[in-house]
Amino acid sequence: MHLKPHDGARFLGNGFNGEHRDGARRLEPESTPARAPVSQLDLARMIERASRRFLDYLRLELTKLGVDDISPSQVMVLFTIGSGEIAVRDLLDRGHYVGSNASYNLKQLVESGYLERGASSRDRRLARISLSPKGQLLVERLRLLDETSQFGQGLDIDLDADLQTTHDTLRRLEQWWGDALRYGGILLASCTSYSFIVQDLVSSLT
Amino acid sequence: MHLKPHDGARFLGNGFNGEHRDGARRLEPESTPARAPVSQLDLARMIERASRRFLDYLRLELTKLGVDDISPSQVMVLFTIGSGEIAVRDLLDRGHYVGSNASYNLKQLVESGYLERGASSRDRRLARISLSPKGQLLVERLRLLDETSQFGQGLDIDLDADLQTTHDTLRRLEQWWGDALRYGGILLASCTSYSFIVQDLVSSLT
DNA sequence: TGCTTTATTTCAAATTTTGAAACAGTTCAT
DNA sequence: ATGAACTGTTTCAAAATTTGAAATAAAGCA
Repeated sequence: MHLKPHDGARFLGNGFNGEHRDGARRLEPESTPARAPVSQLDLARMIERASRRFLDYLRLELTKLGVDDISPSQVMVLFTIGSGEIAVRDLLDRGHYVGSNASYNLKQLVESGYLERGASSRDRRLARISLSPKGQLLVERLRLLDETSQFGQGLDIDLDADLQTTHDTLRRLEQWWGDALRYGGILLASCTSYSFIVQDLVSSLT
Repeated sequence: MHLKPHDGARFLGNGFNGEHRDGARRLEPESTPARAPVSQLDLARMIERASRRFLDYLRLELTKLGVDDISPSQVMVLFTIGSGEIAVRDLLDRGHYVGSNASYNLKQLVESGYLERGASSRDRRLARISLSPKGQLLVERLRLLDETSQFGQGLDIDLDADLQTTHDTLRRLEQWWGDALRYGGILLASCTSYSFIVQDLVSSLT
């Protein structure tokens, strides 16, 4: 499953990025002796990694369920659709997908029987996508797994709170990045920012 | 930049997944009247979205810097490498990349002059990758942008703490998923879990 | 009716990801 | 030393995904 064989034990010791992380102790809200603040980039890196891991994990679960006609990210599309009918456009918004790409996945999902599609009668441009029974079943099975897996294990305290904070913070980041995107990047600070950069650029070239 | 034209205003109203989210108020640690707990799947979905957004954002920043010979995810590779030399294997561990894929990116990064590579003398299998001056410059420029952009804006309180929590929690999730991966999925609860699922499956088919 | 807009899909090209195999260098037991 | 077994990394071709630019098709409106 595209994990190299020697991926075994050495998992704890990955020193992140050399300069500003030292082993990420297990969340002790107060005891930490002032570690360098986490930046967007750090987080983005974390997000990338977690993302990859999750997809692999999901693929594993699918295999274990004997499901092999759908890809992990297509499963995510199913979850994004949720119960009920939605238009493709809504799906795009919910998941921040690119249209043509979503279309590609949707077609496959319909072909493999996870989705049903019909046109709205009021506006026949609207696609009205919804999970088929097969799709619902898969989603339910995975949700069940999800609920069952208490990955707080013996870990001390309110994981729930942390999950919530994480969720909200990610949303915030997403929002920020989205805003930057549509306003054309680094909002207010841009002027000063760029003058700095030019300085840096110049000095770096000497 | 692969954002559809109508991606403009409707950004606030995307109701997540219908059943258990209502608009994600701006992190008020205490005031929230008990919202449904966030699950792994929810988070994973959030991570996916944020991930996409970030990559788009990064692409934009690159464009603005006039850099067009490197892809956003390749930039992330640069960051993962950080300063100093590392072996490819270490890079794989740090970023959870798949070998052949990393190799592909590394080759391009060397070709486009962002990386330097040499073989270690002790073990000539080891690759010893490091940023070239060009690579360092890019990384610096982006770091600077990153530091400059205060995306806490006027927002109330300790964003830093939240970022930290998010980071740690993501790491935890990543760890969990990774463990599940190498131990073969849902650790302890698997037995009960699966019996439930079979029940579900059966009842769903009647 | 014609023109403009919105929703969605199609298509071909470009990029990325994969798995399997090939390579090359090390180690270790003999 | 010799060769079997192993580790680190790359290559390669096939598969999957992503992209952007049309194409389609249905509304909406002047």
